[in-house]
Amino acid sequence: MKLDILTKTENFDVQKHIIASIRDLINLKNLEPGDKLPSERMLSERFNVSRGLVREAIQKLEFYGLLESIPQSGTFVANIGVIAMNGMIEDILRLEAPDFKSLVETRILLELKTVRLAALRRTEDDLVQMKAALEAFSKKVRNGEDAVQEDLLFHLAIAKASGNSSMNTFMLIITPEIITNFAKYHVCDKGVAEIGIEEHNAIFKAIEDQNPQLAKKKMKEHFKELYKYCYNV
Amino acid sequence: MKLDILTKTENFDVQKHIIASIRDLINLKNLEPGDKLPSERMLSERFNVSRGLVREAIQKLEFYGLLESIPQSGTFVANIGVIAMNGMIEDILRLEAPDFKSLVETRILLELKTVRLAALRRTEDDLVQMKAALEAFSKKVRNGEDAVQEDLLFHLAIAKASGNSSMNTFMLIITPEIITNFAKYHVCDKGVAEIGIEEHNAIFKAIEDQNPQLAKKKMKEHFKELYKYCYNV
DNA sequence: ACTCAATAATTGGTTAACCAGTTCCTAATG
DNA sequence: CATTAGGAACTGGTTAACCAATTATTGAGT
Repeated sequence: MKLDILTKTENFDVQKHIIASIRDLINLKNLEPGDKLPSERMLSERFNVSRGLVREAIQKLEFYGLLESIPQSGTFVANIGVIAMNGMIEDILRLEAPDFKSLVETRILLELKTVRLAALRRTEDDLVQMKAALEAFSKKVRNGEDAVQEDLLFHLAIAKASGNSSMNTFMLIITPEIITNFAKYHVCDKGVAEIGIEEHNAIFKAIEDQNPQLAKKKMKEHFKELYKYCYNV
Repeated sequence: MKLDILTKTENFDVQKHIIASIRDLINLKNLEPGDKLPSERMLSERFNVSRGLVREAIQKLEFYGLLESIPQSGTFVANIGVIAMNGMIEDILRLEAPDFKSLVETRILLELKTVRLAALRRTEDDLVQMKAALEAFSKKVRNGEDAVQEDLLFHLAIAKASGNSSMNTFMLIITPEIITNFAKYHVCDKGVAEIGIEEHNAIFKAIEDQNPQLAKKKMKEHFKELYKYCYNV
């Protein structure tokens, strides 16, 4: 049936098409929460695509909580009504890869919160890990080496200490992409790093002292320095 | 090789184990950014698991930006150094399903930002969609029907109008889970909804008037009402 | 010895056959 | 007629064989 290997974007478009088809089918058959979807085999035949692609599309909708597959039984519409289902699928289909500005904006939002929560909730173990990341960062910078990774790990340690696993996850999702972009646009090269040491230390101390206001303030200053180098990309 | 069907949690544990094995292998062989991982077949043989499971683990690491698979060529270590790689994988392995409190906390954080951004950036088309969601909500509430879905769609419309695709994505991720929990704990039943209409209208008007401060304030009030019913879960 | 085309081996991606539960229908029994 | 074993058909999950593109190897020609 399939003749050639698809590129990733082609594959992505096909998946979108399948998702839209599933939505149409749900509407056509007036499927409600708990109702069973046609089997993967029937869907693949109906949409003229391989069963594997149908599976991937279903798994994506499962990721967003719209479907649920039960082994040896079937795939079921989640406990979300028709209206929400349509609205969410429309949004999912329209989603595009985030631009750099969105990423930075989101990172700042998340970190100004995680740093406050970390100041409130950090455990002794959190402090140990943050301290380790911080010293690894300082050491590399003083040696004149690139320390983007260590920088990142310090920020991730804060996210972990926030005790909010949602925000922690989201930080993990956006961080690699931010690093890649930083490297691509050659921001955060030498010079910025030395200042970064002091700023990191200040943030750490505020968290250690359980002073959320100060922690947030120091993080803001830290980002202000980044802004100057990064924002007009 | 495999004898029985795994439950989802078992499968999840196996995947974690594979990811840890891949990390160990990267450390053992001192693989650096751009280096090639052993082939999927070799990994599956080495770890004594099926190739499909190896594939899923690789795809997960690809999702987090740590690996990159190139067809007919190989799987490569992303442009992230050894230190960051280890730190991130450790975090990924420790990640657990977010508790309800984390979800609510994150939702509030995101929405207090998206509502401000929406007030600044909303287009005419955004207004039309928000208005539609708002009226669908009002109509259902006045009929005494459950309107959780319409409520949600209004908030998602705001996220879309924020023009930040990262935050939009994150809202889409956490929203279904929040709805499920709301339904489970029977929060936001009758009574709250009527108040919700006015609050939604106020938020919409602030966005329409491009008044970010007011929009945020109204959203805060909206959540305050939710707090009373939801926070002690 | 060196170059480079031909070929064999290897790669991630894809597909079809298979597996073990589940579901639904049937027919035998009370 | 109602009930319930029994089995056939169907389900999502899994596996092994297959595909085309890439990469490594080889060997003939200069």
